[in-house]
Amino acid sequence: MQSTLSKATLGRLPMYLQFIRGTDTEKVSAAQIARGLGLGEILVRKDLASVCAAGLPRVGYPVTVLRRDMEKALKMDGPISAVIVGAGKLGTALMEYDGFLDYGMKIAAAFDLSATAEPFFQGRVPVYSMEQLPAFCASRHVHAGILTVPAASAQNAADAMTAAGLTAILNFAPVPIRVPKNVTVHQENIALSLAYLHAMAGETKKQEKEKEYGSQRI
Amino acid sequence: MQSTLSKATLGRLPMYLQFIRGTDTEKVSAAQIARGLGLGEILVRKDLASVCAAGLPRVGYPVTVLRRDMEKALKMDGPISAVIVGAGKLGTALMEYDGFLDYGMKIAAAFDLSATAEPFFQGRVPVYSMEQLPAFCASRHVHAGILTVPAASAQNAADAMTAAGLTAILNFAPVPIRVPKNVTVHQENIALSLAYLHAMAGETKKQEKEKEYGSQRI
DNA sequence: GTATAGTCGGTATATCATTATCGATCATAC
DNA sequence: GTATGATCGATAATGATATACCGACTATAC
Repeated sequence: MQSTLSKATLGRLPMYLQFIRGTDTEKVSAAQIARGLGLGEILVRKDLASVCAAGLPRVGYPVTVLRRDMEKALKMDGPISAVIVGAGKLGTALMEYDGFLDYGMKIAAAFDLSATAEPFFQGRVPVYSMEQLPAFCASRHVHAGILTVPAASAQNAADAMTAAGLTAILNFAPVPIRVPKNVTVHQENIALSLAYLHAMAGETKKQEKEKEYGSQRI
Repeated sequence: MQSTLSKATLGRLPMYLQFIRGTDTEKVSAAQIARGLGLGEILVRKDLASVCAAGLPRVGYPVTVLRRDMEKALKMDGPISAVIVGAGKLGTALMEYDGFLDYGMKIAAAFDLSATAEPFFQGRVPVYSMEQLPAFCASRHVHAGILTVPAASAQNAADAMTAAGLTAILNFAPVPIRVPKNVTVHQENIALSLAYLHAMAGETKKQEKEKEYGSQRI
């Protein structure tokens, strides 16, 4: 258990969390997780040790403790609220996506230019006008947002989000956005991810270093 | 111009490509791209040099040549066809997503358990039954697929995809999937990406190493 | 009890990625 | 034509990450 988590480790924690959420045994070992995810056993052991000190030789980690510590490391002890900016096709699909709650994430609301002062509901998610974004984020202490607007308005929307106090943005618009230093952006260009994968698939034939399940990353 | 591209470089190429597609000048320099994307100038210069040898001092790279070489490095010289497996909310949203064509990607078809022998159309994309996946991929030489089925059926769908000859899978199901060694998987758990971002946003306050535009990754 | 096998945790090494530094090159200005 | 400044490309140094190794610990078997 250490205080400074490397970026790479942090990026793998979600995978581990996803895995141990799917285990029904009492204990789990680093080797099991490594096999299950196709990662190096030592790598997993080191990652686990950096977030949880409850590991016992010959036994492994108690699942409940490991999960709690991992959620703590990922700042998921409480439920995390996020907003969606852009109620187009993709934004609407995400509103109706039911996978968030399983991971302690909750879509608190959505915001769209076309919305009026009076919110309407898309599934269970209220859709407000963009003007209401700052007040909403401030009062509900929301710091994470998903950006699903067209490329042309991405920068404007991003500016509104950072102005509203969001510090984590998942950007589905197919353009990079400019944000202040203290904001973390994850660019999610699906088309280019596919292109990257396509290129990777061609390359890895040479490398042949991949494990049992191929390469995975978040 | 070198033959072996590092994984990290490969992951940044889409960002560069995205950027230079948005430039309307004749030439572009590594420094310009670096400033535009908030990356280190040296890093960008090295990445560009590894895919394109047409850079000239004081001038930079001719945009057309750079773009061509970059698309070649990403194996995007021709249009890439991909299929969507799972015609639920997310799958349907992606079918109607119009950002693919901009990047040389084309959704050739979708496949779903509920579909019948006679395909129906969702927007411009035909939806076939799962039985037709192998024949379709073989005849159209499709090697990339997007997986948008519920968690429970993710592994079955993935097996069908690998059996059909797909070697690049973008997995939106919230579970890791097992694939043969020669297949590359990109796990896209949106909920956990948000969690990662949320944790990162808390950490980066200490690090303070981020550049002008914060951190971005694909 | 004692041996054995599986697992953890820490240290050391190797690998990979990024940044810094330097000389070479080329257009522009004078 | 020469000086100047911007840029590239290569090499070297730093830093981050992943792997290998070793000792320590604990349950099970005998």
